[in-house]
Amino acid sequence: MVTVTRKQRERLEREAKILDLARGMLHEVGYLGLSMDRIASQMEYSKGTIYQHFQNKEEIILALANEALEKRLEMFESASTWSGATCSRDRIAAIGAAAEKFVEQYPHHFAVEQIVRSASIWEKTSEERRQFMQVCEGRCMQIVGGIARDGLAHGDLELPAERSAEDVVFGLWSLNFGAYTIVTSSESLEENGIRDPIAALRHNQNLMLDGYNWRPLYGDRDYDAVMDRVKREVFGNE
Amino acid sequence: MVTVTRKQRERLEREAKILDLARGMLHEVGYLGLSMDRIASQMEYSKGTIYQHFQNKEEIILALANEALEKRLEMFESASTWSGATCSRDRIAAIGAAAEKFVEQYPHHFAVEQIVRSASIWEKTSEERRQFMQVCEGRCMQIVGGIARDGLAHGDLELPAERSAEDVVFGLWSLNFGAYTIVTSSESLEENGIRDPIAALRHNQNLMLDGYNWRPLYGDRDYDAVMDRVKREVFGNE
DNA sequence: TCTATTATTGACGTTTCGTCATTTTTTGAC
DNA sequence: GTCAAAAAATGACGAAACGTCAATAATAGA
Repeated sequence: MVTVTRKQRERLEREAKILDLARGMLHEVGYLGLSMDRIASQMEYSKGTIYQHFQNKEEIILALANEALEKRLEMFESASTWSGATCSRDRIAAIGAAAEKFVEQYPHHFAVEQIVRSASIWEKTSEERRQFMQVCEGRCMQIVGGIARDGLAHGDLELPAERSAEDVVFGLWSLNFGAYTIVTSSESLEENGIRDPIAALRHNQNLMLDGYNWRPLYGDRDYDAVMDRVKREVFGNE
Repeated sequence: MVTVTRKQRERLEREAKILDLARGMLHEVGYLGLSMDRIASQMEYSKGTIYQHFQNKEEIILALANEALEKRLEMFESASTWSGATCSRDRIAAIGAAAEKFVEQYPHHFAVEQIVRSASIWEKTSEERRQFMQVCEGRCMQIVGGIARDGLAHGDLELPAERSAEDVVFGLWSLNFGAYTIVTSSESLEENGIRDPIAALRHNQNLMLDGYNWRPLYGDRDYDAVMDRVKREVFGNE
């Protein structure tokens, strides 16, 4: 029915608008400054209406986190199917580029993810949205893990008996997540001699992959150039 | 004067008690559940008295974070001067053991650090405590950086022209901080095949250091055993 | 013992959350 | 076009929390 469709569309549009407002507010005044009253007044709706979309404040935060993880998953998928890759490790480099671009292009998405990981907002939120987070997280891991398993299958990579593809995934995830968290939250990097953390991250990541003996090694291929290409060709760096 | 000393001592004791209560509360009911009224009522003091110790709620959180970073700094210092080290890389392993022990023994300390890094509580807090955080952070980095510079001086480690000891520090920090953050905040590690993340972290860290060609390499020395020894000998693992 | 200083209190104003009875709008049958 | 039923929107309200401050109590020292 036409009317139902229009209603639903309006509902979705309004929901998107609430989230847009919330995202901006979160960015400007932080987690604590985010207020339902202010969202309501900035929208042209009353508070009660906002509460028809989201049970509570935490649900809004989690909805923002859902958008964030969804976006990253999408970017990981684009990166993993990049046609320019000539080897499995190129595809890992492409994922690295996606992670880099994600933080650059959507810093608020990354910030929300951090908030959700540290503040305990889980109790009050819906099972549905919590599950969505896990699905996105799991699929991102599957993408990276899949590339590692491809590498194993093609002989680009071997692992000692007690290590699995998942350990590689965990290593890359830790290193990247940790680095971006520190970069966005520490004020004293510069004065402690860390002038170009992103370049350092790329380097450290490649050293770790070299440690896994994932060929071609860093010395034999310019993965920095590969990452820059991916950022340009897949994500349209200006 | 005797009286002043007693007063001051009482004041410090009460401050410690406030922080103890706050820590427990933070752990039980999370950042949002932490309430000044509840702290006041659980202490046998009124709210006004609490506010004579801490300007606001954020100051309490930051004071907890200060304790956390101070504790870690102390553990890093103990680890870095461990007498059992036979080479510079042993000392790095010792730091790794300290980081591991820190999260194990004081999980609430680590949780507070994460909160402080993500929630924007900085604006309302005192310059003094903010600075203390940076000092601790900087000194931890200096300890690790110092070991790297020792390694360079002794020829255990060489770096390419465009890399510095600080990049090694940043790599270790990222990898560790990221790993512990993920471990304490992700619910789906197990079902995604990451069964022993701490073992994986140790492995990944060693691979990265191998990538830097920090000798003796992982294959030539059992750094896992070194870390276990440090945890036993320095931090008294039961 | 008495006054001056210091410490403590808790009621208060404000803000925000989340609810719900009331009002407004929309829908669809006639 | 009319009207009753359903759906949507409203904002006043109670509860809870923050941070303040005038009033009160405790203490120190003359």
